[in-house]
Amino acid sequence: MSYNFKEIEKKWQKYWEEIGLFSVDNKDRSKSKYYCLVMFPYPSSELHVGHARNYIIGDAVVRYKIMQGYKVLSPMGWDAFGLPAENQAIKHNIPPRVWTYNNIRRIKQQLNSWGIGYDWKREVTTCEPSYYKWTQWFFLKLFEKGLAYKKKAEVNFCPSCQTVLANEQVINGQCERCSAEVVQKELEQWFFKITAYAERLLEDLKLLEHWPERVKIMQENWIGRSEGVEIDFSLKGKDFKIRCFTTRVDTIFGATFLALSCEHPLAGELIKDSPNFQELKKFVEKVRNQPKSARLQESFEKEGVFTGKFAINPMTGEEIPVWLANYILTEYGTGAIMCVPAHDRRDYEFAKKYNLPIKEVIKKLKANSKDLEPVYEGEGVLVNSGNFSGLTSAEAKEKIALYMEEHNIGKRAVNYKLRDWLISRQRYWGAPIPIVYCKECGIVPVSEKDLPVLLPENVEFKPTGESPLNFVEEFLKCECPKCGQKAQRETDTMDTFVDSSWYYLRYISSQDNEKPFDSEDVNYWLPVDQYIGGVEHAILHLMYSRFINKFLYDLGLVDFKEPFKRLFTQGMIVKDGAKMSKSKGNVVSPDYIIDRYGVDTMRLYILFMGPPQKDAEWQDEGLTGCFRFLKRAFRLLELVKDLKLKPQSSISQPQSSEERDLLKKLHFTIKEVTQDMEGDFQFNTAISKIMELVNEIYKKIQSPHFKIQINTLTEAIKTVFLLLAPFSPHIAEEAWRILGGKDSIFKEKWPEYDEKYLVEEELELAVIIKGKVRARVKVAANISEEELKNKVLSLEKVKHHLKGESPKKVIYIKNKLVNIVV
RNA sequence: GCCGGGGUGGCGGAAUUGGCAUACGCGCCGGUCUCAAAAACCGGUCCUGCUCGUCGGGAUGCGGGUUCGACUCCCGCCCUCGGCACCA
Repeated sequence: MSYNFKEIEKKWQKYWEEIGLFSVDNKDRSKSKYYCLVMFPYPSSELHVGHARNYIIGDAVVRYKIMQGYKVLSPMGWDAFGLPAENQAIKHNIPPRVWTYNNIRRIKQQLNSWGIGYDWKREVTTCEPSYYKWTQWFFLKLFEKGLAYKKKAEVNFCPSCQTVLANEQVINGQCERCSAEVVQKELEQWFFKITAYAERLLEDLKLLEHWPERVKIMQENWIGRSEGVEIDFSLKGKDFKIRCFTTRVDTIFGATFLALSCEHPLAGELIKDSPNFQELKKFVEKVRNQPKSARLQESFEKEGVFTGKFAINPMTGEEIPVWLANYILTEYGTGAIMCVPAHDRRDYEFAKKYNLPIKEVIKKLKANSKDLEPVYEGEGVLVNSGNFSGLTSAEAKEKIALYMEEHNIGKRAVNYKLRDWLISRQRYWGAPIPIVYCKECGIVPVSEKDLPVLLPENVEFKPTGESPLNFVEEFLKCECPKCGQKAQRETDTMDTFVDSSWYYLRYISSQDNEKPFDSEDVNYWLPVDQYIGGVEHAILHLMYSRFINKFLYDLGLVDFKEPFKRLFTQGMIVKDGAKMSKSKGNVVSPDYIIDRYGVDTMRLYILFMGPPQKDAEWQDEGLTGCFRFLKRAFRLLELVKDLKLKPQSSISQPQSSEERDLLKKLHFTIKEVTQDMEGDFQFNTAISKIMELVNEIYKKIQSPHFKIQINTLTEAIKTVFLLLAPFSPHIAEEAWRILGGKDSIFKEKWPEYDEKYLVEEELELAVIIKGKVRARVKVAANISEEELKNKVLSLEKVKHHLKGESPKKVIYIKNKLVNIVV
């Protein structure tokens, strides 16, 4: 009986499809549900083994949960809108739709050939009108609630992709996709008001017990909540005030100047009568033209110009100069800050350069002679701070804030780093924003009944920096939904992250033409029990999805606050120390692996190569080990045939110590493998334990004293394949039938262990003297401590190692070891 | 700079959470089978010393500490990978 993997794989894939193993309805609710979601792919090119890990992990979970008796939902779809399709189209003159669908076809075929189980009747494709109709519908809902708005904004623009990028898509001042240097541009853009949900997005992270800590921390940092005080600084000779946000109000007595960002709304008003107006104007101009990316350079130098104006420090009454400075962020806080050079490195740098006063107001609690730093940024005790001197920073923050509120100087405030989500894209291949511009009525939303706003085909989309749809007359011209007059459509399309922020809901009602999803069904299936995907989505996709979910919660369309109960982020597969990518030429294609070793070997190796949440180095040689193992396991079946065994289920009393051993190993393996599955998906150790069980079976049957009941042996072999089924399903299904199984192995229950086989009667303990194992001793499990000590001390080896010294103490750790202290 | 992950044989990686370090797999060495090779199977494989044993010493990035006992806990460093980065 040879292991003909090619035949086996085809046969069972066809069978699973025929019996609809992964097809589930929304109606029957007799079983517990389990929604296992794998992040859907962007269909750009065919998948390599690095991508495969994601789907294989998901499939292992799905099959395991099916065997545990859950009603498992495992859907798949395509994140099909996006830039690469359009770039390809420009380059090779293939319509984006054609390119995208070719890729979808190929990837789908790959997933099927790997035996990954999906309920394909729920398939969604975000570039289909039946899908983006609802993406547009969500836009209308957000617009209705004032959460989608348009504003002129300084935006990140990629000159290579000729489009606007979200802050999140700018990495080190470069475009996330093409690495071109991003520039600033001022454009009218659509935003989603995600900041309205900042507090809840932060607060509800607490509900996500089963998310990796690091992902939650990343989101927390991204939201970037900080508490502080907004202080109004009066200006000498002006009748308006400058408001500053600070988290360190305890340092207010050390504030020796103010600094405003050049784009500060009051900057113009402030400097219009300054004697050095020309200089100031030039400076503002210069800063405006500085690309944001330059700020990230190490060499970026703080610069500023004195406005000639003075503000009053409300606590000291001192007149302090007001500056315009290039290091003040317009978008954060109030765009103006009070500067405390003694206790802020940046302010210090600036003060040194322009010779501004530095006044120490915080003393470190435990001063250290090693402290040579001119700037102390930590907390401590206040000095030179009037009535507040002597307080600790924490106390002072409280008391000064109170004082300011009482005297109308300032009030407590909270700030977030999170920005609103810029969703406009000046590109073709995306969902059109359902908005119409009318001369009479202004910005008018398309009515729901007119959705979808169809994306026209056959469009000339050269990158011009303008939306390609601008040049499509039939699209552009329309009637105003309000007054019926001639009007124009919005020609920007939506960021693809909008598409992917709700796809997991559409799977539930993928065929519904009346609404985006059926709330009742969605409330049954969701929240997602297990979400699986790469860490690269830790911030963007997961934050946007959480936001949209909360919005739907507020609309009463879903009854859960968070969409994903558990999150698993798998590590990357690297080759030669680098991420697999076509440009690096280090991609491993699954095809030749499958041809040589089969799908089950590939799946097994990918799961065996290391803990799935960590990055792992691909080694072709590793495959051979898994291939050998599968062949070896398969050969066990010959044994059953040779011995003319028929699978039976009952086992009588074990008849030999070999048999007892084997049963123990068997039940121990079940226990351990199940634990590994239930834990953090420790497939690698689960598989190694199944390997051990197979090794043990071979060892036992090769033992000269081999005396074993056939039922025990069959039971052991059956268990090997049951445990293996989630990882290498095809060989497991084949083996199951050879062993006499009538129905699919996936209709079989996941094995359970019996504690009675795990009870030890005799133990082998290690005897440790001076930190090393010096002897081993076999004792009855119920031996008394006294008895054991006597036995151990009488051992020849122990006496030898003690060399006449008498032991100070003998420590017995039950079932483990004996430590003799001298 | 801040936050987080990690550092264990020639390699991928285990270690019941403070209790026998190096499971499982790869590679390598030796053997069986073969005209031969492949496949398969059996045995060996952390380093080191010697009197080659049921022997001794050393080893989990480095240096200290707690403990009968530390890969695991504490303190101080080094390296590496990821995230954020002038956020007041």
